[in-house]
Amino acid sequence: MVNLSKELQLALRSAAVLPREFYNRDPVTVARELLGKLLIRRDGRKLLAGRIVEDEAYLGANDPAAHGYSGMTPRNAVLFGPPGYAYVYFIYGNHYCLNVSCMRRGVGEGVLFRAMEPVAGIEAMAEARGMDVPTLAPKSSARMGPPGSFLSSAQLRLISSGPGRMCEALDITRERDNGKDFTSRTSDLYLADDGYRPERIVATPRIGIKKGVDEPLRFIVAGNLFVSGKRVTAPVSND
DNA sequence: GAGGAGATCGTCT
DNA sequence: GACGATCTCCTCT
Repeated sequence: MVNLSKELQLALRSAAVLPREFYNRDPVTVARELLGKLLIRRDGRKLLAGRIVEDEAYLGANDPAAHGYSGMTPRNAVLFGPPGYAYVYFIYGNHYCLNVSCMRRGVGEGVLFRAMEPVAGIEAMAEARGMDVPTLAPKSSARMGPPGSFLSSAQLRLISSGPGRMCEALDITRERDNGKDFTSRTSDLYLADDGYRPERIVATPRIGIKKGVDEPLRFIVAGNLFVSGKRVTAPVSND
């Protein structure tokens, strides 16, 4: 029998780490092109990975909804530094959210990761989310079929649909990950390109915010199960 | 399935 | 002291 898990780990290790230049562009372009890329967490010798299916661009000083809008503080300092670094913050007393810094130093631009589709290490992610993996994954089914096939689609969705959930699934915290370099393979948190391209990308207004809600700065992979919020039936744009 | 309310605590004013 | 780029649970339809 082919060891799918081993093949997957090898494929992840051969994916190209996104270079600094990728992030050295305006956040709208970065957000759109991040869809379909792999967010990879090194967990000891294993890799956990998810494909980005939803994100939002925040335009810094030009965007009232952005954390960088009111200037630099100790909390958001990473956004004001060079591109390609992780900005993690804690919110609502419960959740962490993950961003990556973009282009212009001193402006506070970035992209918020809102959802990913689990690709590798699904059991570990489900466990990190507090799901009862032993009962969900009896040995026989856990070893057969595609990754995560021991979970229903509704259960799978709960792993990483939403910024707080995906951070919990990958054990991302401010203490551990804020300021980490996404462009280094030696980092235990980085982004990579395995050549996958989403079929259709849709832009919608951002969600969960009160200011700057009109701009279509949220990008999703159309039809993907893991996109958070309500299902989109009428795309704002798809170019 | 949709909508509302509460939890919970770091950050900023 | 107020607010928040969220999530979960509960109720209602």
